[in-house]
Amino acid sequence: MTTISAGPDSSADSPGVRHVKRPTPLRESVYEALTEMIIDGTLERGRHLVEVELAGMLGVSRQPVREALQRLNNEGWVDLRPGFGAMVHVPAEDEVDQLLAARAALESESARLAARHATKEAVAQLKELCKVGTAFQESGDIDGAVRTNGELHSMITEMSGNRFLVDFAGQVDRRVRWYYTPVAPVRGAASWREHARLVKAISEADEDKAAQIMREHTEHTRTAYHELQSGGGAPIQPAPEKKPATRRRRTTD
Amino acid sequence: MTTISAGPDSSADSPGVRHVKRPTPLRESVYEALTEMIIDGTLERGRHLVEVELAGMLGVSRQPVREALQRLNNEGWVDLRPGFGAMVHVPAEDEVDQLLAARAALESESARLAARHATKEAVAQLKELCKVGTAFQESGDIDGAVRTNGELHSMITEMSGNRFLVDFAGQVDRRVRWYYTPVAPVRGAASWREHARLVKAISEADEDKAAQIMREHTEHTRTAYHELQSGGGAPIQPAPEKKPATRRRRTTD
DNA sequence: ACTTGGTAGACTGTCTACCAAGTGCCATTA
DNA sequence: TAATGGCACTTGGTAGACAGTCTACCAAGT
Repeated sequence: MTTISAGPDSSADSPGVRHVKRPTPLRESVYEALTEMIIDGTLERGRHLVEVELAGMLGVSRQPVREALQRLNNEGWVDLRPGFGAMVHVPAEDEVDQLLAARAALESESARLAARHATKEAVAQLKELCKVGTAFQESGDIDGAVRTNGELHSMITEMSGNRFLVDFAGQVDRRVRWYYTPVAPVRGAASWREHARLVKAISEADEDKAAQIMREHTEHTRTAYHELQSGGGAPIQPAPEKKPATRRRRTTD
Repeated sequence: MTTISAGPDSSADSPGVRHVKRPTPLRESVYEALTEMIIDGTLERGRHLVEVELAGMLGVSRQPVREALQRLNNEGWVDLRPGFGAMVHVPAEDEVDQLLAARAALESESARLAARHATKEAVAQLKELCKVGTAFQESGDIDGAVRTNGELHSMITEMSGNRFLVDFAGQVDRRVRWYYTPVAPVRGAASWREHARLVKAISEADEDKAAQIMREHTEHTRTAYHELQSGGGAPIQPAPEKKPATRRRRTTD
């Protein structure tokens, strides 16, 4: 996922054209691999990343690693210290909060625009996602609920039709997941009730209401985070856990 | 300006420490040089950028150029086609509109947070900027007015205290300037009256009002753009003009 | 006239090797 | 103990090489 570019798919291809699979540039694969490793904790926060080391680890030369690291630096996953190397970014105290605040703004606006551009089919899909998610929630399938939650949110931002909002929200979202995941507060059923109200507002093309609900919805996540912060112990990185045996739990928001 | 990183200055240095000037990495300079050339039209839209050519042009090797190009790609200034090279991005029809919409959301939220965190000194500075800008406007010094306008807006986003909003808004702003500059509609005096109202709302810590005014303010810019679009001829790139003799006119919004 | 096949040149993607300069660490020294 | 000097390591940047691929063009065949 690039940052702002229109992307190669955005060119108005006549329907039916399918570009054959083009082998991804190595730097891209390296970038993906590294974010993956950062998110799942293989590369712990603050860890010193050495180019040749990573290169060896991934079986490529320095070049693609360098390029991937630069991008990771630009997007805030690592901090590049000239002459020393890259360190996996260690989030500051207020960073999660700022991230959540930014997300609230972005997703709220997305919801507004989604309500404006909603089509019948899209709304139907949203409702379906809502139903599925609620079912997951009630059956206790947290992973499923989390996944569906992500799909719902990302579908709404896509519906905004604004690629910049989509892109920014995407970036913020990945970061939020990374910081936030260890805490893993599942807001649960309440979250899905809010989703339902949100979808209803969108289906009624009520822009203000949709924006309002989305804002409250994401703000709830923020306050939930703060409660956890002040209440529970280890705020940022609770378990160093080298190799998470089970897939890590994600957040529902 | 990086994308999201916390930045080296964000580490809580004790006041007074000043890191000695570190020679900027070449890739940074190259990045700056290229954006500059893209904005001022030296590198026309759609132009094929060849690495060795740029390298020769700037007196560096391929590597820094590559790194700069990839960043430019991530931020949407150029489109990278694998195996072929980089082309200066050609904005799509709706792109300016989406950009302005995104900016409206970002700056509106920034204004809200600015109102929340406003200090006496900051408000004083805002008022000063407002006064200066209005003076420029009345005296017909467009360049001055435009510059002050930029300073005012960027100061407000900074006041939000949210580095992500600052960063996103910064990116969007540069892109808007690039697309929008050729059109050069100066909304003029009305814009500065709105600024005054905005600053007043911020000084009164009236978050909703500040957000509201900022949103209307930026939306006015958008409608102004659309009027120009439908009214005037050449919508996007009116004059190829190789070497603009005079400094190009900027927009006031 | 249109398609097919082939050829040539250009450029990127990646690798390797190399050097200079900066950084952090550690042992030695005052 | 605290400053100093030196050493190993790492990045930043350069140069050159090579394969794969993209574009354009031309020629032959249908």
